[in-house]
Amino acid sequence: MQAQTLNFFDKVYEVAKQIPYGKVTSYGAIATYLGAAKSARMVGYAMNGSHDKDVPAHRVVNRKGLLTGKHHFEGTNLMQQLLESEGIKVVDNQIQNFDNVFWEPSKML
DNA sequence: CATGTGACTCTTA
DNA sequence: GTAAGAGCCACAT
Repeated sequence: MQAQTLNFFDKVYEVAKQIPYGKVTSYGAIATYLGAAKSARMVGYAMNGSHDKDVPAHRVVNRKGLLTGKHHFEGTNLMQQLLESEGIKVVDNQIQNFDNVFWEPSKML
C-alpha cells in the first residue's frame, strides 16, 4: 500500500482518531508514519479541516510537546483544558511528562 | 501554470 | 547551551 497525496489528509484524520485517551502525539510522528516525515507542516495544515471531523486535534502537538496550534481552537485555553481534562499536565502551553503521554501511530499497530 | 502560505522539524552558527 | 535559518511537502489562490 502506498500513501497517496489525496489520502494524506484523510490518513492524518484517521491516525489522530486512533490516539488513545490521555495520550498525545506530534505532527512529525504522524507525518513519518504516513511516509512523509518532511511534511510535518502538512499534518498541522490538515488539522485545519479537523474541525469538521471528529479528530481530537488537541491531542496533536509539536515535537516539543508545545501547544502551538492552540490558537486555532475556539478559545485560547480550550486545547490546554482538554488535555488537562484527560489527565495530561500542561503548563504554559507545554505538556509535562510529554514523554510519558507521547503516543506514536506505529505503536498501536 | 506559478506563487504564497503554514497547527513543523532539523541542521548549522 | 542557546539562537537563528533553511528545508520541506501539500493545499489554496
